[in-house]
Parts: sequence; C-alpha cells; structure tokens
Amino acid sequence: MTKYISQLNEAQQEPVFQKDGPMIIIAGAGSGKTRVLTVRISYLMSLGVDAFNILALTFTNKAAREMKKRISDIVGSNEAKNLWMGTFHSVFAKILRIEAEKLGYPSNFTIYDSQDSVRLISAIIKEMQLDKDIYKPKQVFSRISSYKNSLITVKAYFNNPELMEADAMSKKPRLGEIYANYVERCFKSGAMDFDDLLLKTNELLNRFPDVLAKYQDRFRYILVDEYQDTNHSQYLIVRALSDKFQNICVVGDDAQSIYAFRGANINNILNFQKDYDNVQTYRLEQNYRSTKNIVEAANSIIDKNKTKLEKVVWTANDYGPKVKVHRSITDGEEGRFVASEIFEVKMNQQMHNGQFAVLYRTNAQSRAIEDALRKKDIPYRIYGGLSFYQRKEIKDVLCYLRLVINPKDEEALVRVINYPARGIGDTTVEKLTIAANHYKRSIFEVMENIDKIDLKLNSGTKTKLEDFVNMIKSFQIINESQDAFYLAEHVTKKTGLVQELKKDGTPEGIARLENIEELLNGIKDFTEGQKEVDGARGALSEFLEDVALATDLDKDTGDDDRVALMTIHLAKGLEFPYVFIVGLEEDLFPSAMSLNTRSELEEERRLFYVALTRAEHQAYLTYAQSRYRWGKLTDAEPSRFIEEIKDEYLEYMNPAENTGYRYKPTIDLDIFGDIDKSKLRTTKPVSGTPPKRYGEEPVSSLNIRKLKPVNSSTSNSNTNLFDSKLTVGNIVMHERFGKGEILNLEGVGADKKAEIKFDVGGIKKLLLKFAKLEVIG
DNA sequence: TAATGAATACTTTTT
DNA sequence: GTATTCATTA
Repeated sequence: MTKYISQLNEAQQEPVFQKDGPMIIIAGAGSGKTRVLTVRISYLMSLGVDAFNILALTFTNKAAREMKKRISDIVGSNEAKNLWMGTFHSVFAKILRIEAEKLGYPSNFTIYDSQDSVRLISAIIKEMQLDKDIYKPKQVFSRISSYKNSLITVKAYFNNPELMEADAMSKKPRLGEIYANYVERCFKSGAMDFDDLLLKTNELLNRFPDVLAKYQDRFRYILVDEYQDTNHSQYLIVRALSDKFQNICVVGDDAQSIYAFRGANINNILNFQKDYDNVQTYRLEQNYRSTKNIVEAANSIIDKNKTKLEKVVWTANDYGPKVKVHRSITDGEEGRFVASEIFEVKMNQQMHNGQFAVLYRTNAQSRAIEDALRKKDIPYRIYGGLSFYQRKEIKDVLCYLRLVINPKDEEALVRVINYPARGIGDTTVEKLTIAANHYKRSIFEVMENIDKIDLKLNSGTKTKLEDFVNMIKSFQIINESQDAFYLAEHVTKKTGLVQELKKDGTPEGIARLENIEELLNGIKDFTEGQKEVDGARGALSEFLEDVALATDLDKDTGDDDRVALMTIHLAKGLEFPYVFIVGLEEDLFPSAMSLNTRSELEEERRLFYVALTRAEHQAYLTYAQSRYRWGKLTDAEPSRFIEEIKDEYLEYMNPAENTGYRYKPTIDLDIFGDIDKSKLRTTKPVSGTPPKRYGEEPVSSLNIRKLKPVNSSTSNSNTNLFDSKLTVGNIVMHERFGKGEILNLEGVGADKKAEIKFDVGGIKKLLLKFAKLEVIG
C-alpha cells in the first residue's frame, strides 16, 4: 500500500489520506485523478472499510472496469470484487431491479434506449393525430428527458403553469398530454428509459425512508468521478445517499464539462462547497500527460471562458513539438493529409496505429477519414456513431430476446411482430394497440386472449397471432433451462431472421449475417464468463441488462492495433500520443447550433479544450476550405478556436498564402455599392501564415514566453518571479495557500521551482512561472 | 398485406 | 449522400 501512495505527488496524496467527510478534488486534465481515486479506495479498504460499503460512480462502464482492475492489483481481486462500481445508470438499474416491486414495476423491466423512446413517442403523436412537423418526436423526447432529469414528473408538470405556458408558446400545448401518455405506456410495457433509471431511483429513495436508510447504511463511502457532468437527478441521488455519513468525495474539472446539452449542471461542481459542511478542497494541477506546448495551448484557449474555477494546469514535461495547423481544400484532402501524416510518423518515429486518434465534432465526419485510411491500408476502429447494438439486424434479435424476458415490452413486440414478414400488418397491429390501450393491458396479453375479444379480425390473422404468441412462449420455456447463447441461436433460426438475410444475398445482407454471428459470439463469451464467475447459468436477462447500458467504448478489447476514430465527447478520459482534431471550421466546430448563447459557445470551447488535452506528444488541428455537408459542397471558414490559441504554440504547415484560386470573391459581392469596405476582413483569419513565420528561431518564442506572464489574469507585478531576487528564507504570500517560507529553489528559467512551507497546507513545490507569489519578508 | 420507388429530412454531442 | 418514411400498386 505504501508503495502505491509513495508513487503519488504530494497534492495527490492529500485527498488519499482524508478518510472521512465531504471533499472535492478539482483535477485538471491529465493530472492523474484516476490514480488518486484508485489509491484512495484501496487505502480506505486497507483501513478496514468493507468493500460492500464503498460506492464509486464513474462516467463510463469502461472507466469503472479499469478502476476495479487497478484496485484488484493493489488489494487483491477477492476484496475488490465486492465494490459497487459503475455508471449511475448501471448501478441504479441494479438497485431498481431489487426494489422494483415497491414502485409497481416488474423486476425484469426492460430498459428502453433512445431509439425505443423516440419510436414510442412517434406512435403516440400519431395516435393523438398531432402534426409531427410541429411535434417533432426527437424534440419532444428531449423535452421530456429534460423534465425527467429535473425531476419534473407529469403531475409536477401540470402543477406548473409556467412550464405549460412555455410549451404552449412554442406551439406545443399538448406536450403535457404526450408526456403523460408516454409515461403510462412505458409503465404498461414494464419499461424504463434511461432517464427513468435516475428518476425512479429518486422516487424510491424519497418515498421509502426504510429503503433510503438501507442504502445510506450500505454506501458509507461514496465517490463520484466526472462530477461536472452530473445532472440534477444524479445530484439528488448522491445527496440523499451521502446525507447520513457525509463521506462523499467528488472529482471533476469544470473546464471539461461538456454534457450540458443532456442536462449536466455545471453548478453541481461550482456549488459543492456550499452543499456540505466543512468541505475540504484539493486541487490537482500538475499535468503528467502532455507536453508544455499542448498544455499551454490548451490553457490559452480555456482562458477565454468566463465561467470557471480558478485553477492553473502546468506540466514539468518537455516543450515537445508545437501544435501543427493544417489547411486543406476539401474534406477529402483533409482525410488524405491525416492518413499520410499517420503513415509518415509511423515510419519515422516507429509508432503503431494504436497511438493515433482522430477526433471530430460530429459522427458524420468520420467518412472522409475512413476512406483515406482505407486507401492507405491503415487499420482503424470507429467508436460510437451507430453503435453495434443499435444496428437493425442486431436490434431485431435483441427485441425477440427482450420479448422472451418481458412480453409486455411493446416496442420490442411492434418491431418484430411482422419481421420477418408473417402476415401481421399495420392494420392488425393498430387494432391490437387500440384494444390494449382500452383494456389497459399489454398487446401481448390481448393476443393471448384474442378469442375472447372481438376485434373484427379474420380467422387467418387470428391463427397468425396465435402462432406468434406460441413461438414466444416456446422460447420462454427454453429460457428456463438453457443458457442465453443456446436460446439466442435457437431464436435466430426459428424466427426466420437468418433465412431472411440468407435469401437476400446482397453484400449488405451478408454483412448483416456476419453481425448476427458476432452478436452470437458475444453472447457465448458472456455466458461462458458468467458460468465461471459463480456457477450462474449465464441467463439471458443478465445479458440484456448488460447490453442495454453498454456502449461501443465498453466493447473495446484494445488488444488490436488500430487508429481510433471518435467524437470528442467519446474521447473524454482517454489519451493518445498523436491526436488529430479535424474539421476545425466555423459552424462545424463550434457547431452552428451552439452560437446562440455565450454559455453554449463556452461549452464548445471546453469541448475543444478536452480534445486538445487528449494529446500526449503531438496535436494536429486541421480544417478544410470546403466540405460536403448534407450532400452539398459548402464553403467553410477556419474555426475561431484556432485563432484563440496563442500563436507561439502553433506551427502552420501550409505555405504563406493560398496558392490556388479563391472560392469566395471577397469584395466583388458589393454589386449595390452598399457594403462598408472598411468593415470587411481583407485577409482570411487563419488561412495564411501568421506574422511570426515558419522557420524562425524557435528559441525566440520560448524567450517571449519567459518574459510574458502566461497567466496574465492578475495585473499585479509580483506574478512571475522566476527571474527575480527570490531567495531561500523569503517569506511569501500565495493567493490560495497563504503565508509560507521558501525552503529551497531549483531549476532555471521557466522551469524554476520553489519549495515552500506554508503555514497551512504543508510543504509544496511550485513552479514559479505560475505561482502567484508576493514577497512579504 | 407486401413490395416498390419516390420524397424527405437529416447532422451536434450520449448514458 | 443516406436512412427513413410515404404513397402507390398488385
């Protein structure tokens, strides 16, 4: 144990040693927060805290798995396996299954993914005969989702005239009714959507004090990673559970908050100190991941944001190469540049594919990159986008399996009842739906009793319905004695899914067959794994639980050597030696959707900050002057984010001025002579080489840096003392740590550090370049 | 009810 | 450019 603690720096050790009470760790990018968390949990256990009493909430399942593994390495896997670790969604889904009956849900409830939710909302809008151009299903869904994340139930909605008015103003007066119907239909189907997993947990903890007490007692130590990305619903869960023992440790970085669009509330982290008594605050500011150039470039960007906690990320690493900026004519050329640069670096620097990542703002951008990589035979892997489990053929299989577990699951039923085609068309399904809503029963129950209800169906149709019911029932019987793999294979054959694709014969059909095969292999892996664990059968229900909350990132084995392609959102928490950030164009990144408010723009900027800080050694920023969007070639301007980085950290790869033709006539548009030419930008923002040229002595830029305070936010003259008269024995004042005495000085120039013994907070080593010190004696 | 072809919307990010 | 939805016809 001591060995692991000694590997941490002092700032990292402090939070590890605080056993009890509320604490917040503000952890800059690359500052080793995962190590701190793992060591802290291990340390807690070494002090005798039972693993059963520790709850750690992470942002992805992958992060949870990795952390668990690291803890296993320290304390042994027998101890670690009892830790409660996972995402909010997966941990509370488990708890909800245990407690489901209290809320009137079956414990085998289905988890609807967003696809299911939107389809259901679509159907409701249709049934209510509303105009789907006004009530756009996706919009309605996100509205409902944000209500749920703010704990606004249907009842609360109708008690809140302001909300109703707001929806009426946006021409959606019946949104509340849709919400009500949606909630009822989910309940009737024994289904919870993603937001329900949090909302219902809140309901559970609020309505049943004994349940709350039980889990408060169980989770005596709670740790929350990526706290800046929690929403209100998650916040309340954490508050409720930690209320009794107050042993709550949250970790986060306000500069990396990038999920406001799905309800994350940055105030959760900004206000943490107010929420609990005697909060200890720790800051991890030393970056171990990236070069100086990358860290400083990222700092210079995030400086432009107004809303943030004071924090200075610094690194003792080398300067490294500058951040390279590359312009191309088209998105296709951008892809080719990325591919050939990867190819060259691989050759020259002996790197492998796995050390490169290409990050983009939108999933649609992956295509051009893919094409280029494929042409150069560089293996790659795309993360996110349409995830494996959302592909049509996979979802078809999964929906049959879902029906086996929970026949009330209407989305699953509607999806597969006539696929492959078995003569049960839309009209029949519609009749069944109406009957089901009328009797307040599930469609499946209606079908089971089809003889007792007169639906004006002809006998042929009735037989088909009976056949379908019997088929699902036969699967259920198999499921009682066999493992998930056996059943899944049986299902793909019996339902005719496989035959359907085989007779199709097109390349797409074959690809789909292969996907189903891959799914079956995945199920096999799962069942084998389960059987090893504790003699479990490898039951289907457990597999579906896993799948519902799995992402592509979780599936990653990471053992094959490929270039990673993903959105910046997905890249959070990851790191790569070489990172390409592509598509740095106005309206794309920052996204055109985010230009309305300052806070949205600041979120985009944080997103860019996240992207840049993924790079360990070299970052590339690329943009194209024109790009295919919505099937059309559109002109693009370089992103403002490139301009916002201080020039001294950038290297422009293109020749000085556009060699080729220009796309946009700049001033000739002034046919009517009413454009004020003095207000036009005569040069493109970043298209050429900036004033400081390529090839100039790099030393000069370093010198400039030394003379110019990097953190110019403080106006006082005492900011940067590294070239000054500071000596051992001086008494100094630090903005945050207060009064202290200089014990030692080391390093030269920008790297000069002082070891200072503060009256409060102990001995710290500070880089003088950043430390805001005032000599007072 | 099924199959075919035309029309349309889609691109912000995800558990 | 693509995936989904819609309308038409057999």
